[in-house]
Amino acid sequence: MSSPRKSADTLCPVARAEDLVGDRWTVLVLRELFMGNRRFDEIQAQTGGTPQMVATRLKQMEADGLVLRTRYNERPVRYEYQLTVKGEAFYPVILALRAWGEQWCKSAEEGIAVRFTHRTCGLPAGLGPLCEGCGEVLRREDLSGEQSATYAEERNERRDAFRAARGTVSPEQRGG
Amino acid sequence: MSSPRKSADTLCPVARAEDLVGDRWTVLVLRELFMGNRRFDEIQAQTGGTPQMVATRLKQMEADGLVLRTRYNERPVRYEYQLTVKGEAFYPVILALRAWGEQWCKSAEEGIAVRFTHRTCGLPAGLGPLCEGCGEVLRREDLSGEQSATYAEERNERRDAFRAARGTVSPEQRGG
DNA sequence: GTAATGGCTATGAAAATCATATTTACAAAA
DNA sequence: TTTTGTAAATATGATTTTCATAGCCATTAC
Repeated sequence: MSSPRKSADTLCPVARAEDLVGDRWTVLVLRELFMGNRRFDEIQAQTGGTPQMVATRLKQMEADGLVLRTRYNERPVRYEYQLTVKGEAFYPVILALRAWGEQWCKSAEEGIAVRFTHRTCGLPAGLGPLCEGCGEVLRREDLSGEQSATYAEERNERRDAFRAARGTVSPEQRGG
Repeated sequence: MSSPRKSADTLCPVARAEDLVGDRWTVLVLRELFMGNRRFDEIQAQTGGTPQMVATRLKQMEADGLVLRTRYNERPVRYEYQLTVKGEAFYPVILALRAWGEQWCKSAEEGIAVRFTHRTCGLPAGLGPLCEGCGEVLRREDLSGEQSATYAEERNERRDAFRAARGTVSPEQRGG
């Protein structure tokens, strides 16, 4: 429906990959999942997407085997989303994209949004594929990230603004 | 005009990067530039995009500082496109995307589209960020790629089909 | 019984994309 | 000198996507 697999007819792995993730919203959803957010609302709030954008992307990602949708509550019925092995395997791409974004899409005074520490050596991991401190290849499970104060604040504000917008029914609707 | 910089208001480097490259066509154009194709027609043929898609993406990429448009012939006036330093710096993302695409978006019997050799050690480089043979970090300038026979054929066919389609004016138009 | 929470779906306007044809500018061939 | 060919696009009109906004449904909390 949404993406009719345009590149099934090519052997190029980049084109194949782009068929699944060649879309701003999909990548932002993946970012949220990697950041540990598993719920529809939180993903919507932090990506800034419309409910349809998030819903269609999550459905497509489930169909593509990137994401698993599971019921975490029976009544009321509630779902959450988690990365599959295939989805987890996308992490190096996100890391590389993050490194490029930090180095080439931001001014110096904006600072690093998330600083990773390499837990196996305890030193800052830096932006490359190898730990800046110990030189080992960075694996997701060995990293612990800490958001900068301003970035954390930005995310809190987005969540609050989202909740406020939904809670408000707009004065006119309520019998004005 | 095309992308009004939606994420200038976030510190997230992934969102910032996606503002520039969060688009199938942009990534495919980058792929072609990394493969050494610098001309409009060849990029159009190999990405399968319409002329507008390619033209708008190249213009946006030039505006974003990813690509440099230079005149390579005065009369007739002809242009070519090359990566800037910022564009070249995107290579790790393409490599990571390629690795993921090869491992998760293809069946085993399709085979690897491009095999890289690490020139500093002479051994096959593999799919990771480090050389499979010698363990060093892979840099673009140390890699030489060789396309598989089927992938090379696919690309030749695309180029031929593109040329044929353009040369043909369709029989009706010619006074049939 | 009114609101809040969570996960969506519906609607209509606005924008992007697609396929196809055409343009511009020059060179070489018929 | 008219046609053919090449390179780099632009124009057009139909189709598809996306966006902003609103609404739905089933619970639990007050």
